[in-house]
Amino acid sequence: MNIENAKSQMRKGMLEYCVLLLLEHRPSYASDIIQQLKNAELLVVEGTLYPLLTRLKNDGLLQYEWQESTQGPPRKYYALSKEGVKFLEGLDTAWLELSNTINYLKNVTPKLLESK
Amino acid sequence: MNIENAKSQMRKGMLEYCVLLLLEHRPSYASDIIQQLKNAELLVVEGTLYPLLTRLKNDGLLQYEWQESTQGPPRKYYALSKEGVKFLEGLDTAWLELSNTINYLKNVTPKLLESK
DNA sequence: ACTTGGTACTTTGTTATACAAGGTACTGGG
DNA sequence: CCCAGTACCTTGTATAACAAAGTACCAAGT
Repeated sequence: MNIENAKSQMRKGMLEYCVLLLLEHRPSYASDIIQQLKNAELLVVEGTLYPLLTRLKNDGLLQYEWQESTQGPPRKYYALSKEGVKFLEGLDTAWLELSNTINYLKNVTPKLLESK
Repeated sequence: MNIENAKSQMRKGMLEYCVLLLLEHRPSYASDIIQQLKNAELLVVEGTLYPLLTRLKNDGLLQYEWQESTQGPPRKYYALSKEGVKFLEGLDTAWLELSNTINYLKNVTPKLLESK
């Protein structure tokens, strides 16, 4: 019934992909990532992102280094590791497959009837 | 680390959409839906689908009727309700938005740097 | 009748993840 | 010395996928 919940469900799993896509282009720290995702109209909150970054780091896909800030506390800049780059390629493939599947179901479903 | 897990995460939330897409074209029963999704290379198991169908029915998006089978026990044929059709339109929009976002992040990320 | 195999529906327990909400800590200005 | 702003982190809750095991119906062979 609640379309917002469905949208949120759709975002699940995509978040990881989106974050890695961002970091592929430029190392960033958490608040910066949230801002960039907001620009792309993908809503994320701190409580979601921090555990995600920690998880990806523990899996060896990300690495980080502290950097001083001109105003405020130091920032943790995350970047893709070598493994992270390879992993991202895998996600690229997964995304292609998934969007192909959806488009297949959207457009060509009648053909499935024949294969029954 | 585990790309299979990531793929599984991506499927989450999409499943609901995929099932509704299938039912839009033809009322089906659970085992049939699983077979159709398998044809579209989207792996689903019973323990995932049955609760999903029940949830969608409880939300008023699906209705079902029992139908005899020539071989085996009777089948629960699910079909979209009026509300379900409307809901599916919402998901179509959500899917478009999401895939636009991903493609944006994949291709145009450098532009985000400027908007900072 | 009884068993067996196939089909179909259901439930229970586990795990993963998003999110809300609250907490800690560093910095610079009044 | 406090306070506002920025940044990082943690805890508790809800949702959903999945594995696995269970229930029930049917038809065909014995």
